[in-house]
Amino acid sequence: MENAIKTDRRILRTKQSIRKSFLELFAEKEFEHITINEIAERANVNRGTVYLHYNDKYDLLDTCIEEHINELISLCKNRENDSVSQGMVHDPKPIFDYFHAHFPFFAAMFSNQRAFLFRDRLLNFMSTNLLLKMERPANMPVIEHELKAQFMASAFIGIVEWWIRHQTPHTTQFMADQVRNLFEQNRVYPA
Amino acid sequence: MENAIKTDRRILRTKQSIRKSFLELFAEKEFEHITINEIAERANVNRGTVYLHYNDKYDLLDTCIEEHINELISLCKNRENDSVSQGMVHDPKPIFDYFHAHFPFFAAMFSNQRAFLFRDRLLNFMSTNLLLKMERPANMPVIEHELKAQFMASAFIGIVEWWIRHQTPHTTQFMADQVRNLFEQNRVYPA
DNA sequence: TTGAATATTTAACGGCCGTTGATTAATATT
DNA sequence: AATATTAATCAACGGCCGTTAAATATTCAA
Repeated sequence: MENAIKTDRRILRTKQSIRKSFLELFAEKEFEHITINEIAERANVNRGTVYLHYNDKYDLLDTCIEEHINELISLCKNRENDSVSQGMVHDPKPIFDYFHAHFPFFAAMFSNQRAFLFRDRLLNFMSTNLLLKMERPANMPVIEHELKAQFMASAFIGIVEWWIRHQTPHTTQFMADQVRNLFEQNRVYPA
Repeated sequence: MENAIKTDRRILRTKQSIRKSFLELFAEKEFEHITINEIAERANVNRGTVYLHYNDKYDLLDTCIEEHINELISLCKNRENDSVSQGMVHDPKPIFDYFHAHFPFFAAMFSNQRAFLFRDRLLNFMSTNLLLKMERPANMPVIEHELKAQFMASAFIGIVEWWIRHQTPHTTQFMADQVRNLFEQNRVYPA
């Protein structure tokens, strides 16, 4: 059942123009300082027309993020057929390749306040799929120092976010124990 | 040398009133929908007066975050005198206690777009101090499943952020290897 | 090719923003 | 208690926001 309803050419043209204009501005200046006026003017489109297709500039960024997330997910899916996380865990290189290939966008994304948008979506996708692939014996190679510090710190914040977002489902003691265990497992020790 | 320049009472009163008004609104509604008008009205202060003390609502939130961060840092420092990370790694309970004690604020913070602000600061503080306390032998206790997934996912995103923010200083292959090692170390394996 | 459908433009609205200059009020100091 | 200092108010500005209604232009399909 081919459900191919042809979209009006005007819509395609306009959307593409707005999108292009926005991505240029996004790479050029701070997201918070981008105005709908600018986007419309650069896209050679009436200001009102932008609102015909997007709620606001946040919605516009949302759309771009959505596409990247879908690309990343299919990147994981294509390489291993039975499990999404399998490909992701086995070889993360293609994922980094993808980030690298779209450096201008992601550089703006992460230098920017709106990183949370992207972070939220990717985080949700990953944690869902990683959940299926845990627990195995190990041998421990060397990890670059600064990188590992970043790894652990980010992980810690992630747990705090999770705990708060779930209305603190565990006691502070339990959470503290969990974190200590995770630190130990990663060879981070006091004194 | 006591450099105690008494601040004008009007300033103290006004700032306190604005701050209180803002924190109430922050707990009540989405940050993005809070207006300076609202803050001023609830604080019984002229709209212009708010701008006398803060650049904008982001600056206001910033101030609140700054205070919490300082509290958290001194929490770590007070318990162990020679090293900040020592207390943090040895027993994270007081940190969770602090979050719990200020639940309304942090719930708003993390449900909210501006989490990145807080995240950035705490992340920076932690990674700096964790860097000093790595590498030790280990024994591996059990970690709750969902929590660990969150832990790993958040850590992965953190590494990506770090890599992008540092202008991709390593090749994608190197990064992929590092991440694989970290996954292995935490007993996350493909297939 | 023509008519129907619809995307876009135009102009205008009230609202909040951040800033300014002049005025009024509160405070600190003597 | 009188005075100098300075904080807060008030009113007004141009700018962008998001929305609307009517007019215009473009596309689609018969």
